[in-house]
Amino acid sequence: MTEAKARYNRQIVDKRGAILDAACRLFAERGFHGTTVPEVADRAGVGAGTVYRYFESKEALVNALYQEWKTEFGRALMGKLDPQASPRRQFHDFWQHMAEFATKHPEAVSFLELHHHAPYLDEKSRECEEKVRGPIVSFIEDMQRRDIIKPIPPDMVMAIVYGAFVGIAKAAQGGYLQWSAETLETAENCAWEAIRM
Amino acid sequence: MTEAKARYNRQIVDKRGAILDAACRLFAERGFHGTTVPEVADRAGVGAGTVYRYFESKEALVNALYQEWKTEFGRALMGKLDPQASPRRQFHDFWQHMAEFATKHPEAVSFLELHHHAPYLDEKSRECEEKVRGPIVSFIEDMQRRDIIKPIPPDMVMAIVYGAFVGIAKAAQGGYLQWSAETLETAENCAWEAIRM
Amino acid sequence: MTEAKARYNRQIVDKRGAILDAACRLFAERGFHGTTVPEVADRAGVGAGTVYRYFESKEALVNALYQEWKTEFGRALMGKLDPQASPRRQFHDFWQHMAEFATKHPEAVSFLELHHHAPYLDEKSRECEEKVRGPIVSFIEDMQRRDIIKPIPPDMVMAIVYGAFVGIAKAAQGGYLQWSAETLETAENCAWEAIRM
Amino acid sequence: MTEAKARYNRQIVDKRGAILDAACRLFAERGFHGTTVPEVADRAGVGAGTVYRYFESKEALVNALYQEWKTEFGRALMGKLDPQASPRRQFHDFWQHMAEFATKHPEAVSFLELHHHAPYLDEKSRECEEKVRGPIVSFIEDMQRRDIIKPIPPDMVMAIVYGAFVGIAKAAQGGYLQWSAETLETAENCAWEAIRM
DNA sequence: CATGAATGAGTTTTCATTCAT
DNA sequence: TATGAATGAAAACTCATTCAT
Repeated sequence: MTEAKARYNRQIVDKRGAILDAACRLFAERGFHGTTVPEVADRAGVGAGTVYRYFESKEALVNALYQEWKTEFGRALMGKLDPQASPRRQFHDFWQHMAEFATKHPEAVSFLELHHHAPYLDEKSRECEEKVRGPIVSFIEDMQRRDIIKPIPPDMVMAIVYGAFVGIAKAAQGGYLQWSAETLETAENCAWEAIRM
Repeated sequence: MTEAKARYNRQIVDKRGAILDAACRLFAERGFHGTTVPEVADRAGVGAGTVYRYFESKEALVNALYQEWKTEFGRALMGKLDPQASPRRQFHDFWQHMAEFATKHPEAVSFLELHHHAPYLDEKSRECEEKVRGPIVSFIEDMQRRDIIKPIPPDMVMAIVYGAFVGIAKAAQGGYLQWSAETLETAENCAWEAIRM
Repeated sequence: MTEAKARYNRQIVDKRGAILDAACRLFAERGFHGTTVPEVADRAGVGAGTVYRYFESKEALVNALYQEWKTEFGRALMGKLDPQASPRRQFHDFWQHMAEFATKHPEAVSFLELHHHAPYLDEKSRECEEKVRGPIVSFIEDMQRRDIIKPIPPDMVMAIVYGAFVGIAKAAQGGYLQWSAETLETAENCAWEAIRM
Repeated sequence: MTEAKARYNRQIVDKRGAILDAACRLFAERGFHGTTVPEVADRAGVGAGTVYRYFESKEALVNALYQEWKTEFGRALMGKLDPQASPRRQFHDFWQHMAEFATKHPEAVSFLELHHHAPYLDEKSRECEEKVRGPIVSFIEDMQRRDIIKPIPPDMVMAIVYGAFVGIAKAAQGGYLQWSAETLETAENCAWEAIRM
């Protein structure tokens, strides 16, 4: 019975997850409006109606997805930086975290990039955005105070580093570059030289 | 008759142009599937049926739009580089060209970025992509032969420089950065340091 | 065991009753098609599946409800008339019974009125209708034989008296009239004058 | 060309009318929630999408329908009363107007009756209701001032007379009574006796 | 050529009903 | 027996496309 209940619960738990997973992949591939709810349900292996037991609407679904992945991404980036390490090492770790995240969840990176500032994102999603941006800006400002990073607007640092990273990811996805440790290391050096003093 | 035909053609050109213009703005704002043909027609100031006189279908419209702007963008970037100028100067001009293009046609940049590799783009659009990429790659390779740019895959150079540029553009659009000559110059320096030897 | 069965039955009865109660209110408020089975279950305080233990389908539920209330209504009207009383007194009692019933079960009156001759009512519901109508027609015919009520089709007498009554009930529900003993007495007089010789 | 344009326009005009007509019949038969938009479109002889060119939503459709018929009904009742005629004659005319209206538009009467105070009716529909009620109340009050009608709340007079009328109409629809001039005259007399001094 | 009303295929969403627990 | 999560058929509504004018 315990086993049976466990299976039951696992099923329950999995359903929401399966829907989010399927939605992430499809939204990343075809965009929000280019994806139908039955397609999401199909790929998640559930009935179309089931999607609506877990999410009020298709919009609620993208928003939940956006918030979950944005938060996860933020955690992945800043959660494990060693404040004792050298600045260059910290930057390396930061870049490494992005790389690991993108390797593990390539659809999530595509999804987040494609839905950045989309008009159907709600207040909560935008707040979530801010919550991720905040610590990164602080981190940059700290490095700037220590004359390690160029004295330019922190948002420009972010735009350049993350922009370059996304550029690499897209080129790899398009087959123009290999998505390999070597590629990422080379790109990391370029990014570092872009912003360091 | 010549005069009449000229007037006639001008009208034709204007309508087609108005439709492309409206479509660019709307596709950039809401995406391909999020935009309706009547909306495009409305904003272009023509009847919905008229769109179909100039473009076979909504897909044909995005593709025409993509090809026109991609070509235009390629022309803007590479068309006016002075081979006699210093490498740094050439990079400056290149960046300047991107900046001018983005200042003049911000919706076009958003549109191209959002529809990059979209599944509804046809063969011709992809070819167009290649045709723009080719000269840039050659330009980079030339610079690398002369030990001016780091010896890394040319596509990585492109990914980093264009990625950084798009990052700046998006940050400006989101209100995080000013879209000003100063911002662009600062960013240009960073981009240059990222790739220079 | 008898005790256990009694408790068991009481539970059964209560649940069935709770469902009928909830359904009556909701069907009266929003109509048959405007009411969902889960809503009924919710208001009855049972699970949605439970409704289907007691009623084969939503249609079976309305029909059971219609039959129960129609029968109840018929019983209330004719069950307690004193054949010895004066005709006027009998009419008074009849009207009084309607009034008492409507006071005690306003939703039932609304429900019956709204679902009168609805296409989803089955044979049995229609028979039930007849069974209620029969004694009233006889009662009217008897009064007509005694030259107390106008010699018009008994169904017209019913239509006028019950129509007027329902009119009053609706006006009261809409806030145009007070639902009070005085109102009902005044209306009774009017109704009587409408049909008396 | 004039003829052609006229045909074109007639078609246009008819389409809205055909939809309202079909909707009236179906809403009266099966209720608002029991009727589907494609059914309405089908019976109106237009495509399902066309309904939405003329009415924003199904709710907007019922409301438009309600307002049109309520207004029409009000006009039919009060529009042609001769103030010079005797009170009894005026009542006769009033009743006659109801009868004529119900004969000409039986579905409209059923529709109005069934949707009276429905929760999906909007503010404007309720105002419309009031606008029809007002003149009738005044008319009754005037008769009461002249001691022709019983000194009871005007809304009670309305409830009784209209209630009786609706009762007759329903009985006729159910096959219990003939819908004939004779039936209506008999009922008129009853209604008059119900309210006259 | 230009139009925009009309359409039906395709979306999003709801809900009666079932069934594993 | 009671439950409520799951479902898919069906409803409301949208929109790319056509075609009569």
